[in-house]
Amino acid sequence: MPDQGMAEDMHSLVEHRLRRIDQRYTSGRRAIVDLLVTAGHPVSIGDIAERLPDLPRSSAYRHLTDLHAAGLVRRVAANDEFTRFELAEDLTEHHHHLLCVNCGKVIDVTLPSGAEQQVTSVISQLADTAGFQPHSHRLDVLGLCSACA
Amino acid sequence: MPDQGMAEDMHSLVEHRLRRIDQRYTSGRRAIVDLLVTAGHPVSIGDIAERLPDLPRSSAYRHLTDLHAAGLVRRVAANDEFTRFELAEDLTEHHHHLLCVNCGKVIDVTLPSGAEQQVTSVISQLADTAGFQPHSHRLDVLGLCSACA
DNA sequence: ACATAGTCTAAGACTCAGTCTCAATACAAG
DNA sequence: CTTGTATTGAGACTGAGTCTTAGACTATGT
Repeated sequence: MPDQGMAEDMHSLVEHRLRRIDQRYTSGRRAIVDLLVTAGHPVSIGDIAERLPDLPRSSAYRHLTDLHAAGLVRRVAANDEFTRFELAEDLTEHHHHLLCVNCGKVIDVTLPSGAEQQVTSVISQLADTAGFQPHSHRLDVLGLCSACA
Repeated sequence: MPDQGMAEDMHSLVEHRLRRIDQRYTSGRRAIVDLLVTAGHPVSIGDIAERLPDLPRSSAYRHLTDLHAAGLVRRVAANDEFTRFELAEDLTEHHHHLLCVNCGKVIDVTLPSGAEQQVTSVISQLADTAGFQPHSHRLDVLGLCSACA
């Protein structure tokens, strides 16, 4: 969890990015971003509705869409589940996901830099052979979390 | 694309797996499996409706659900797109996906075995630190396909 | 061949995640 | 304060995916 100073920097970055596309950093949007920061893992619309009961569903969708348009939020498709959302990689460490196929839990994990480099080089190989221009990647591991195992 | 012999073996494997859970390998199910085999990449319900116009949507869903329950089909969540389906890994080579963020195209790619081993070892590291029991994994690369670049 | 018990299917009603519209409100800048 | 623009809540709407049901099919026993 980021400390106060980091969180402040992050909020001003978010504000700046929104301003660039003529959008304001309002309380509703800030509530969503705060929730994503404190959650520390991808959240579904259901999670948001639970934690921000006064925020209408459609507003939550709109905020997420706007933040997504500003490149501040990304979508994570869990296995058979609903769409979840997390902060974009610019705002957090690059990480991957462990998805529990039993309880649906999503765990964020960060690779040691050596391992991450291995993955990146594997991806360049992949992309080259297909004439594909990679922007980002995701490595999801499906299995059972410690509680469900 | 698998040759005739491989396809036959695969169909009898599918039949056997269905039999184990008291289900038959009927024409509707076979049509879905054939389509997945010949497609060679994940297909959406829309694709299925287009190629099998006489098969009702709800039947397609049911077949896919049944095949999924038998462990013969897996779901692939494309980026912001609809759910797609492909044959389970037992029936095909283990592979990964290049997802075009512009046109939504999904390209299957197979890693050279050395690279695949690297990925696997990275995953064991990840899983160990979280007490996670990995079953399978997916490596998706997001970017632009050669046509959209 | 016939019966029967169980599986499979088409048709369509239904649910609910996600989108869209619009009138009312808040904000920024002069 | 006023005006133009962005934002919001409320709720209608869309469509992917699910569920139900009555009838068709298939395997097996007699």
